[in-house]
Amino acid sequence: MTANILVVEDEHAIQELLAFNITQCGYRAIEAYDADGAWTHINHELPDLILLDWMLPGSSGVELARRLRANQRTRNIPIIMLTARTDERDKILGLESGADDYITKPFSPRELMARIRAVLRRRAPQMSDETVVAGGLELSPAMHRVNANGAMIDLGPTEFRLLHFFMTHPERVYSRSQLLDQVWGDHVFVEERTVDVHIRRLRQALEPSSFDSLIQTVRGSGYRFSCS
Amino acid sequence: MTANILVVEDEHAIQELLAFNITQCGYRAIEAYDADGAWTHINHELPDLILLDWMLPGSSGVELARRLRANQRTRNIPIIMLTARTDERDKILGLESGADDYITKPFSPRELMARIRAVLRRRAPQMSDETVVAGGLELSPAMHRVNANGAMIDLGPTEFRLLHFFMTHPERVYSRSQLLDQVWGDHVFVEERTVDVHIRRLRQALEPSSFDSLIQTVRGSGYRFSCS
DNA sequence: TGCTACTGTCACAATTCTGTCATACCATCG
DNA sequence: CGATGGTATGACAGAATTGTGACAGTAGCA
Repeated sequence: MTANILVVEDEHAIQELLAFNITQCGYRAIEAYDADGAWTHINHELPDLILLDWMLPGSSGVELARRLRANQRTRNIPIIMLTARTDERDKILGLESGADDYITKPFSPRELMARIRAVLRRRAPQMSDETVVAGGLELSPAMHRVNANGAMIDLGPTEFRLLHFFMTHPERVYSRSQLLDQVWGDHVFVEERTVDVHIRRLRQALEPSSFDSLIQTVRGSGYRFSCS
Repeated sequence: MTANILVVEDEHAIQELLAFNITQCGYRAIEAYDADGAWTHINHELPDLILLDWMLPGSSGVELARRLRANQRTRNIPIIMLTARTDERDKILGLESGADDYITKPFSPRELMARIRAVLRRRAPQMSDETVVAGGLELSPAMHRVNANGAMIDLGPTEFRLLHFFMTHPERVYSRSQLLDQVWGDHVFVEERTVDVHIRRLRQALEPSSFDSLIQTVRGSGYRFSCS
């Protein structure tokens, strides 16, 4: 969900406006003043999206886009071009240089965010929408539902992710810390005991269908989803 | 999101390349070898977009574009011209003949998709005229009416499109952002929370017939139309 | 030109979800 | 048997998400 967005923009006011809107919407803004600054940041950490000003001093935005596309590592990072020009030829040139979309200044924050969302959504690796079957349960990410012998079980977001992880990694024991990494994300600061509580909530949801026994406690190690 | 794209292209290799990229991006590719083949397909099912080769044997692409524009039914289908020529005069001629955009060969898949998306974005989403039946409701786009067990339900345009989308895509959860793309169109910039309001208005309209429970909230994910 | 219906936003209310405790429970081992 | 360390459970406050009513701007229409 949280995406890193690299802002390559010379004009300070616009850069701040962009950064403000980006963070406002829950993304993380990385700032760069020029193309070379952008390269520094990219080499340090690959962003999920690049907002690139068309007119940069020295090396132009189009040139940076070409360099990005030429580099194997950065080839697939989506780019949104910012341009003050409005005539059609420039838009076309922007697209030809490899941008995924473009916005003409002045732009509304709303349009900016809509385009960012759209580009990120298109680029998002088609998250495993495939239905998972394990231990008599059928979990469908697309429908956000669990089918237990015909009974539909609705789970909260965290329990759903937890069960999804278990069903895709059955029979193996995972420590609380591993589960936090896999289900919560590896950057969150949460007590390990929290896992216990969510395990309980998941078991509680599965109990009416007697599927709670699928989740086993391994004393001193963690938990396991066992189909047998 | 899913759009039918008619590819009118003589060269087999290019046609396959186009079809591959199109399907890769979630669109559906309809293939035609020449202009008359294109007419056959168009008469069978109106495509959302036409990828038209400039140089076709017999009747040229430009000629087909003119015929498409002259026909009432096909007048509004966007056209992207494919051309190997690069000089400006040809581009202008292509656009004047009614093409919405053009691409010169050789083109990058990225550019192609960017242009397809851009052209599709300009087009307002339109629905088919077929009556849809789901979850006890009967929705007829042609009459702009919803029949709920004999009771006629009047909906505003947006609520109607929303319900139509849900009924044609049941059981699956759609995020607010996806619903905006599908129901409002990819080109509008409205707040995601607006979806909530229209969901409420739709539920309110369905409530007298107790059909409001068909639309379910999936906390943290979006909404779902469930017939079960 | 007015009138009506529709839209998108907002502020606030209602609801659900989360992480953390404190406490009860249980297995194991001395 | 009691001690000990680990786990289950219920409660709870705050956070996050969604529902709802109101409102102003707009488009369509007579």
